[in-house]
Amino acid sequence: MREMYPKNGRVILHVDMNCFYASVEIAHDASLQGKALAIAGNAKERKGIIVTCSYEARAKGIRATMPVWEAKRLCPELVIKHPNFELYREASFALFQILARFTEKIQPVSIDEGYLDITECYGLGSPLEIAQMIQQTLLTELQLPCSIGIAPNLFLAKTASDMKKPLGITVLRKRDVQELLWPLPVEKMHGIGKKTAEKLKDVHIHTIGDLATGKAYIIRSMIGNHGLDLQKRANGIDNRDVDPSQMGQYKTIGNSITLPKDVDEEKELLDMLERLSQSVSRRLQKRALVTYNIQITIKYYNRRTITRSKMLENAIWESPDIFQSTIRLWKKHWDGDPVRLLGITACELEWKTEATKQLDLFSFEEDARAEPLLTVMEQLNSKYGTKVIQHGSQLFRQQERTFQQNLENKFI
DNA sequence: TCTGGGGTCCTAGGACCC
DNA sequence: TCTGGGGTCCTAGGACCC
Repeated sequence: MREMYPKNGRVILHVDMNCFYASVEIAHDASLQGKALAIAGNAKERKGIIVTCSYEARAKGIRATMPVWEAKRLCPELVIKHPNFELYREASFALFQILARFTEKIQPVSIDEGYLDITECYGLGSPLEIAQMIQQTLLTELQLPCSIGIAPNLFLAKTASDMKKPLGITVLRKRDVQELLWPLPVEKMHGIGKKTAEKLKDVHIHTIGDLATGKAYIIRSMIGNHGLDLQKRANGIDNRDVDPSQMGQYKTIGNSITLPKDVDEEKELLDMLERLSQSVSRRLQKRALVTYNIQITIKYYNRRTITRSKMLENAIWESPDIFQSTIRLWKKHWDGDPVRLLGITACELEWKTEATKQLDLFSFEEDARAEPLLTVMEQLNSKYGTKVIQHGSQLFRQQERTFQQNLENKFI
């Protein structure tokens, strides 16, 4: 197997969970097994849309982004669940722990997918055997199916994992690019959405092959320097490294909600913002994070959307403080029009220990003791790599309850 | 019957400083 | 009296992804 790759070439895996939210729900409730299941935001409301659905539901023609009413029409027995993100984040944590058994060179891409650089994992078997082991382990230990792409770089691995679902394993070589990728429409390429595809069509670039062979200066003039990276990828070239420093790191934490109907009653909107403040605060505290920047999102009845943010003098994490910052932004920027969606996002995050250190050097020691283990693990992890997660995970399970208690005593 | 909720990264302009 | 250029921070919006 190994000899199919150039001597100095890399072996990258892209692990992509199959209909992740639906699979997690089924893993947690066996009675859902074999049923047409859909996860839908605003499940009770008519304006909800399907986020993801089981393969049984797909067999009935149900697709992501389809309005709930249409899905119900296609499949009256469809079981609909509201998304439970806490559950999905837990499953995600468990899944990356399993991946960390194979290599520490892991880069999470989203809640349910990640890259692994297994170039150095000779001892574990061929790339295909490693992929099979990963797939099997995730299935037996977590009851979660995945597809895996095997390739010499990130772009090709990502593309490969998409080719066979569910439970596929696909090898994509650089020499396959011309035959397999070039005929596809350019918007099928990861990183090219509707807007970029439209711009490219203006200069007669319709397929991935057109992009690969197009004039570089034309591509750059249409979509900027990033276009040159995309052109390289269309030729099967991608020099990005798997970056493990992102494991367990959050850059923003936010919650938003689409209201059942448009609202212009200020009290009702403020109540909702208070609830959002509470959930953002809870999530920050669970990870022992603080924020220096609060952002609000207002989507009006006509879908016009604004975001407004403000840097803060001091770090905050408690819900009254978050709510206060939110109200300031709200009073300053809400124009009185009916609102469809409200959101609060904590940006500029930092470990609580770091923020505390800056406020008061002497309280650091006491604070470090109360630090939840999960956070300590994440910090060590970002410093020393993912091995810490493996060693820490058992400890974590044992002491989770104690630390939860500490956390509650300290913060709530 | 019409479009969720969670993110990341990039760009551009203005303020401010040197 | 008139007024450069570079760098950084903050804010807002857009594109994209799952």
